[in-house]
Amino acid sequence: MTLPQNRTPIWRSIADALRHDISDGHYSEGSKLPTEAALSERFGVNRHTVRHALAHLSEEGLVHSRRGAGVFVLSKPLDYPLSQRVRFHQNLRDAGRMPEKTILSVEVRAASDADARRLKIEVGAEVAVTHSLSYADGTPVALAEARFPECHFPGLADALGQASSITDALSVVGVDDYTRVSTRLTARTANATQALHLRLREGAPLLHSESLSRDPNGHPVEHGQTWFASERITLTLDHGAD
Amino acid sequence: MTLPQNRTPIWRSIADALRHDISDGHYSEGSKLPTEAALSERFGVNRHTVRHALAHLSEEGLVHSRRGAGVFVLSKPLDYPLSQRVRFHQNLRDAGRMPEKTILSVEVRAASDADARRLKIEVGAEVAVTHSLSYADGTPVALAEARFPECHFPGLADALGQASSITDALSVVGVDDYTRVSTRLTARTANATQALHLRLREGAPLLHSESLSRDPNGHPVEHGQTWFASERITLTLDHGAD
DNA sequence: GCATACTATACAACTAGACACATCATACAC
DNA sequence: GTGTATGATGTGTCTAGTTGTATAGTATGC
Repeated sequence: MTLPQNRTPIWRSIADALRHDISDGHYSEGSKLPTEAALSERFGVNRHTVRHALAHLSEEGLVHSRRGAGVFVLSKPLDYPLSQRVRFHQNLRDAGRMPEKTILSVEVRAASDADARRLKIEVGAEVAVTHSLSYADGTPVALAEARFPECHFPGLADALGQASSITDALSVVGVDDYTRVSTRLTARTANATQALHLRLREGAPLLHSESLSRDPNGHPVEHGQTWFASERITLTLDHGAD
Repeated sequence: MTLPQNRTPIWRSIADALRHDISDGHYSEGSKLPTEAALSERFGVNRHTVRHALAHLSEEGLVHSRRGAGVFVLSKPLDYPLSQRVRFHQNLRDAGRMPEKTILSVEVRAASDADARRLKIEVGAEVAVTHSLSYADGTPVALAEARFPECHFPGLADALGQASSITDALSVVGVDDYTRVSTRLTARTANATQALHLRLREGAPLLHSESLSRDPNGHPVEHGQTWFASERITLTLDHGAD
């Protein structure tokens, strides 16, 4: 079954062919490649050989595979400038990327001890919790969890589920302005579900941001945590206090 | 070429996240979890994967699902590290009650993954499994399942079937002493067969104990689970260092 | 002999969709 | 008010398909 071999391994030429197809637009960003079985049929090789090629492309950051689902084309990495006012969407637009955000879930829960302390509410009071995923050009770049004192802003959970942005939802319940009072940045590694959402491998480095925002009266309105896919995004800090 | 990949199953990381939320008090006892569909949205996985995680939590006795209704929190996870020995029979004698024990069955099975991990043997190796029922003054108080590495102690299964106590059976195969290295206590509810054995109603509260014992050389000799009829018995724990 | 490249097979983990069945809230009839 | 019909919602189960991983084996070149 083995034909006379050249110096270049088969898997490398398969990777080249696929890379060519992708750059040609044959397989566009976000789309699904044919199954490994189909590809091994197309190239007339064993599935493992195709997998070798795909693993190579995956390491290059070109594609990402999801068990049971398929192999998908990713987009290019980008930079994300972070300054005083953190305006995620605006920043992305400035960089010429199309931002997008999907709400994964909105729940109303009881406040834990930590929630109560940070949002300055009673333990057990209602807290709106959202999970969301932010994209740039169709590639996920950030996973976020945000907690709001629903007990102080009744109807916020509903608004969060309907409004297109947090700013909109907050204005619905009367919060027209809010400012971030603290941001903590740390490095973490992705667990299985984070990796899944961000289309990374488990253990991939994440940039973790924990923040607290207050309204003009000084009342806490949001405690958020965000995990950035640090392989796809670079945070540039604006130190200028001038 | 493809070395560092996913190690932990996705469902396990989901189970961990939910367990964390429950122990944090975000989902309090008796409250309903989000629907499986909502959870699969939040974690970005198929509903089956969420169901796998929920099934795990259900086995732990943390949650309980009702078809058509939802998944409900039964209790908070509690992990009590028990350093000392738990002497069931001695405790009963001290309380002036007559202990008794009947072996329900002795089997030799192939070790499951969990067995292998806990008893430090090969998957598929022989494991002796006993089911027993303990009485106090003629009333059933505890149902137990114990697993022993038959592969390391040939003849143990026979000895267990004949000897009057586990200690005796172990001494037959050369284990003169063994000590409990860990005990985990959780709350459960009785299923139909457990209720039958313990002469309780289905759904009655049980105290579940999971323990691991080792011989003086540090080799695991027994992994046991016991379900106590918590209505009829109180475990007294010795925290002192004797 | 030994490493590399590839094949072959099997099973585990996850996805996708469909449908059955249980529960619950609501509306409607009486 | 009470009982009932009904639709929406939610869990239980089944089938099929895809990727992930492990093991074993073969051909080739050095």
